[in-house]
Amino acid sequence: MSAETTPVDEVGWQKQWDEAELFHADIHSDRPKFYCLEMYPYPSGKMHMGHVRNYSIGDAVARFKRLMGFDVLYPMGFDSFGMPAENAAISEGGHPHDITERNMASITEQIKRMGFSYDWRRTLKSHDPRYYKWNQWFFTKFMENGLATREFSPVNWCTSCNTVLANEQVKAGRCWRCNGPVTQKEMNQWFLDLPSYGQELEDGLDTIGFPEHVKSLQRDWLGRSEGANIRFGIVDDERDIEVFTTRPDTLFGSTFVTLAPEHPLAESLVVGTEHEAAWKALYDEVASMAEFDRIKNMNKKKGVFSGRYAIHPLTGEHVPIWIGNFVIATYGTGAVMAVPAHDERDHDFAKQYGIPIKRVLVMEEGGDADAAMDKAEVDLGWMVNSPLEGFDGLYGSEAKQAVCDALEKAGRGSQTINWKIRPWLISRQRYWGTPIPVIHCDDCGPVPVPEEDLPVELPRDVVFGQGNPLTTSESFLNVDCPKCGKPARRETDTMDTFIDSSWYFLRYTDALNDEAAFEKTIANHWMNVDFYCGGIEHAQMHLIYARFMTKALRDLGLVDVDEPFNELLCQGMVNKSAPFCQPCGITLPTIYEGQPCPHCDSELGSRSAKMSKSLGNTVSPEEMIERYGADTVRLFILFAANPTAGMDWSDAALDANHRVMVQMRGMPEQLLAWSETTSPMDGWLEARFSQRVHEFVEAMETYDLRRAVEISHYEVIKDINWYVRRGGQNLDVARRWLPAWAQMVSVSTPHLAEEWWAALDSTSGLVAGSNLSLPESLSEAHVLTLSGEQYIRDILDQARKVRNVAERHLGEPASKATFVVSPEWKREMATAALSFIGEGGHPKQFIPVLQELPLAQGERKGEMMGFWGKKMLPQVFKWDDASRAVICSALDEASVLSAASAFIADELQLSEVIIVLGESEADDTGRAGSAMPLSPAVVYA
RNA sequence: GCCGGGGUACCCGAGUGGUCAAAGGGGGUGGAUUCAAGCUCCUCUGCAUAUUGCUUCGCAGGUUCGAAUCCUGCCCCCGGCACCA
Repeated sequence: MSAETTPVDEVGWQKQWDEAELFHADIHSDRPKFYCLEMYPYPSGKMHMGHVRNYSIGDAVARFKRLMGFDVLYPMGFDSFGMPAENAAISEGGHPHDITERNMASITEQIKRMGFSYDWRRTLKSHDPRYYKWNQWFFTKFMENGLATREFSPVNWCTSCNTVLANEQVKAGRCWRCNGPVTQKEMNQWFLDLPSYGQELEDGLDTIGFPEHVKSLQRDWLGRSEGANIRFGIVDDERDIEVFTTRPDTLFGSTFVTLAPEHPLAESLVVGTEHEAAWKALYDEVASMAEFDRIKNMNKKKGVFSGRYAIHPLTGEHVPIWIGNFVIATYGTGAVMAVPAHDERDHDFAKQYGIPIKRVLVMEEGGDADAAMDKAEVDLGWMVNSPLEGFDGLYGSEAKQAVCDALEKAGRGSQTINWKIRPWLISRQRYWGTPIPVIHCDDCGPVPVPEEDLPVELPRDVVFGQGNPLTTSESFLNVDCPKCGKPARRETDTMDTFIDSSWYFLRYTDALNDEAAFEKTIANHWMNVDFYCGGIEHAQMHLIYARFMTKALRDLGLVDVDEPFNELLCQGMVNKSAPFCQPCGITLPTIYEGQPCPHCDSELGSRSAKMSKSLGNTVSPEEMIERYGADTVRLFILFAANPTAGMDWSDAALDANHRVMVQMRGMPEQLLAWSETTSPMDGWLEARFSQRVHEFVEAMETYDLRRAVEISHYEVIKDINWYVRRGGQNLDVARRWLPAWAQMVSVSTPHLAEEWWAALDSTSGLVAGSNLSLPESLSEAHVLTLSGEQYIRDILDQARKVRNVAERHLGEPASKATFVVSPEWKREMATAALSFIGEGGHPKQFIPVLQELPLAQGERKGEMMGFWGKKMLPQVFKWDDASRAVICSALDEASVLSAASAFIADELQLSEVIIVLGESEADDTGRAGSAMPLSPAVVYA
């Protein structure tokens, strides 16, 4: 059996890697470190193509960095808490713990079959008490430093998940996980004060390598807005109404103040008055509504006059207090100053309720301060009509500043920054998560569980499916207060599972530590993550929480880094075509393939769509691995698209990649069968290999994995084919370069590379444990060799192009060809022009220079000047750097061609190839006119 | 409405001033090899043409000796945000 047909024993190589402990990440003080990480997966029972793509990318990077001599930390673990396991337990019976362990075992096996180079010793799982103990410990520290607080407030409630959700976890009014409806509920819940890190989270974005769209997403979520908090007094009342505004420059135009219906002041202002009923109606309408629906309905503005007046903080003027459905209680202060002249929303409202509109800005300097307003003028403008001295004429930030200064002086307000992002609600009324380590005592209130009693473990004696499962465990609930010793009750909520994933990367650095979450010096050594790869879906939850948590833990003194991830790569989706109805604009499940549209009966086309169970356009990795092997699947995945781009699954392309693998399987055998014969092409192959290694390394370093694979698996083969075509077959060269090629190949198809490595004499051990020695950079001689050969290839291409037309003229197949090399004066002109432009000269200014040149002095001067403008000028810029070097070098086109004439004749299947110098005596073709440097004219006969 | 990313040949996609009629792959085509299939290798795959001419990188203009690439306006697609004060 030849090597070509022997399958690679992938599992055998995996065992060898394992035994050699090659992927254990240990610290060597003489090596640089590299932390390569993929977002740790939720352990469903089956690995899907998204996982395969994600890990194939990460593994290629990890293997490359190992080749380059780095200590590589590349761990894998499981985000194993979460509702799917609990829901499965409810529906099929059983316990989430058992379901999770079972799923983890099965997905682990599938992941291992791909041969990824993880340090499996460090595997962590969220539901392990040795892990979640630290969630609890952090939480108690956060209680101490005030970052964790308990608040009674309206929260998002998912009716089908039976739990509350953080603000970020509500997507378009629906639960991010189950897409069920989300309503508002007022509850006592635990929050982490994420907004207190808002500024740092915003600023940090400028220091890390996240893709632009992820940064933009995060900025949207953080929602920084600069403005002022302003306190309005209330007529006949001690209290104040505090409003937030981004436009203090319009303060003098404020003609009313609006409160959210739930604002604590609203009720007390109207209670017992004629306005109470109207307020109550508005409150009831709004309070039960999900925030999303409420915002959607805000265009239907409704307001109720409270019957009371506020006192303008600078003018003392009395303005009415309204209660409006468009003010959100949880944003800013839950109250706004309304400026109908310069805010569209207030303008609408004022018009609807007949409230005066007062212009205080003009949009042009010196504009008419009394001009009528038919719509709100919301841009920055110049202050006018100010009732106080010193404001009129101020613009923009100057105007804002002046108003803020005045407020500060009056003690009625100050500049401030408001964040759209709200405290992170981390309580969940579900079982399968970290118990919140708090004991509620009637006397002492909420008391943190003392450190020595951690972890608070999840009890097994719970009943699922009837509300919060932890409330059904008597053994869990009843406990004595750690402070006063009286009987008390445990907190029954568990933590959002995003807590688990917000610091797991730190745990990996010191995963086996039972004394601490991680040792500070070790975490500092490995952190931060140099390359983080995962899906875009985590851009606004996981990636904000993880950044927040890193800073919060840093402030507990546990680690020194400010940001967890240096470089983020969001891999694209894996798509496959699915039936698509153009008129209906919908993608249909694959069962409709070949049928008419079930809705409109028209013929179905197809469209690429994200692989999903519901569409049925999924591909099973297991099946593909079984059929083609892990290497083929990896090669296809890395080559089919750039990591960040969407990728279309194609069975045909996969098959084509498998052919490449089969072909490569036999490469060492094929090359090692070469003889000791040397040829002039040996130098070319040497130069080419060296160039390829450099190109490969550069591609990998910029995470251009597709290009890297293209070089290692495609370009090198083409190079070898060319070499052989040109008569090369030197065993020495093959022996010298096969190891480096195997190393390049090992990055994406590691099992195949081990076969190669083992087949070579000069290598020992495993390629996975080897280091790549970078060849010296290309010498000038190398570059010239490569260019000379490129010249031959270009000439062949060109000759082929002309041939068809030529044969039509000849009326018969051509039997010989004459290559007319460009006359010497053209090359002189080109050289002169290139050096003129190379020194920064403008092409237009070359004409006078040309006129002075010796070559342009004869009777052909006119012809040459014309030639410059018409032919040479455009061409001069078309030559690339290599060609320019060749033109200016000593390379003699005629002799290069002569040396290759037999080869050219052979390639073109001609009986004779003649090389002549244009305009020389030997040239009887009369076609020298169209010859250019590096581009001889070809005349067939 | 605002922010970000896009629109490239039959398809997927690279390309961000001249190396661009435009990489690479897929698909298609013709040929070599073979008893034959597979594998492999080579050619072609916008139009024209005895040799780089014409048209083409969403549309329309502009800058430049030169534009897929830069600028302006417009259209369309994807993602996010959105009466957020």
